[in-house]
Amino acid sequence: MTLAPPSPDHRFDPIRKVPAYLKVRDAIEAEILAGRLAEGAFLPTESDLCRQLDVNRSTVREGIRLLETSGLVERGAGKRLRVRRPGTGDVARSTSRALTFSGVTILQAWDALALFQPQMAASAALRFGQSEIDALEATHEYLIDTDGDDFETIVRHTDAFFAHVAAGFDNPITTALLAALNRLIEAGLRQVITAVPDAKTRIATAQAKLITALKDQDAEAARLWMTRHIDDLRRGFDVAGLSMDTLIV
Amino acid sequence: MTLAPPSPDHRFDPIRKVPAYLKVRDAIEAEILAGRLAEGAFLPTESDLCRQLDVNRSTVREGIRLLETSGLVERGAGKRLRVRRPGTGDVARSTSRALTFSGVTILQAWDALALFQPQMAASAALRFGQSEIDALEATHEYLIDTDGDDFETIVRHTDAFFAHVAAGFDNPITTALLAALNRLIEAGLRQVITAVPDAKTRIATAQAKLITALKDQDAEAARLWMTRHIDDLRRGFDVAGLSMDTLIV
DNA sequence: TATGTCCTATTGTCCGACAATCAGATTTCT
DNA sequence: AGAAATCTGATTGTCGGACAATAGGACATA
Repeated sequence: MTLAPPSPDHRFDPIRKVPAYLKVRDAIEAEILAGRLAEGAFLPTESDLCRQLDVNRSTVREGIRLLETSGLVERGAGKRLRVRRPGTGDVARSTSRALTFSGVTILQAWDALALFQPQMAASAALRFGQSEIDALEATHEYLIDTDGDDFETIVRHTDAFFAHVAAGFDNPITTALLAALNRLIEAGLRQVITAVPDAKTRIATAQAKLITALKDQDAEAARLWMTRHIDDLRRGFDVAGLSMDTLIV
Repeated sequence: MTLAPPSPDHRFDPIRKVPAYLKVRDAIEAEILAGRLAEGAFLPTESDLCRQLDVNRSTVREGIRLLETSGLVERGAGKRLRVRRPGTGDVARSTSRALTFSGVTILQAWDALALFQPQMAASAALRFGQSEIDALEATHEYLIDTDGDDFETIVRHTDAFFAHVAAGFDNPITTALLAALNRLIEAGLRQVITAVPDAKTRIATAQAKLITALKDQDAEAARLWMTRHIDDLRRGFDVAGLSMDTLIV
């Protein structure tokens, strides 16, 4: 029996010790994703989980906390844990949160919007149905009826309008991602609306043109007007004296 | 002293009891985002945090767990907590994770890619610099040199190619979001590459056309070839017998 | 310089405890 | 009987204390 020569090139994979609380999370997560814990079902109590997983309650709790942020689980009636499927809002929230933490500027957020929104509007134009048109027009009417000084309501309706355009494309992924971008830009939009006197009018005009294009299923018109809308937002930032290099908080 | 008449219209705001572990998270998070805890700085030890925040260590730990998932904090040397700024990879990871949990199908992921990637390629063409071109060509060369049966490497290089195209647009937000989409589609892509014999060749051809377009800063050519590339992926799914309605795991 | 040994600090995990609160059952009142 | 008040048990949020494992530093040794 001979010894193999030493091979200095050999590399060991680092051994990873997974802490128990992560295993707890993974175990519960796996049960949910595999469908063995159906949506709306109650999880075992913390004490039961202790017994089943054979770890201490403190450890179980640390694992559960992680699940709560991912939205896979919620504290329902009686504070019992209930299985839940996160929706568009959850995805948008966590994505915009992650982007914020990574440190992005208004310019970057606007740039991303300018890239995606016109394409979204153009493609959505080909998929729009009557109910989405109705929703858009209703939002638009609300905006027009809103007092020009009621900045908060104007912001809400502007957001809603974008959300409805995205909804017209009928894809939860793009809806969620664009909602995330809208969340990023929202604070800036609020400042623009507050600082620029004719902001409401300009927004309403762009929306009207967009609605017409979407109703006509005219993709290129939708793209054009969305582009102008976004460009106008950019001008609004300048007028409001908002530096594009400001980090989004 | 007279009693005020009852006002049945009065509405109380719901009082929200924020659990202590959430306050712990928010407190630390606020310190980091405000810059009072600089990147790379060590946080106090858990015991210190107990004293400073005046809560039990178990409570501190539950709060810290939440920060760890958001990537704002990591366990560094000596297991001490260190402040960290999450990067593109973290955003992509958490976003694709959130989307997966929300239950999206291959069709939806492909649809989102088909919407965003061509526009991204077109816009990126106008911003490409020499270093990005070099990175693209290097990745392309690697792919060509890869053994056609080495599926895993092909997948990796295909992903890398998309990542480099996105990097050319030079916006961390779009880079992160498209990376998230690529993560969603990756498992499907792997199956396609495994099942379709000439997958590597077709991918390489499309990449070559794309590189030419990007070098020429020809936005429309880039859009066209990216569209064809994505459409080809779709055909690959069909050939591989992969149902587009499959939930992404 | 590299290796082995001790010491301390810190984390990961455990145990046991208690107040607050919620769901459901039971009783009381009308 | 039906509604309101009350009791009861279960469950969570928080606490205090404990201990083994280990990382890092200091020190000694070859």
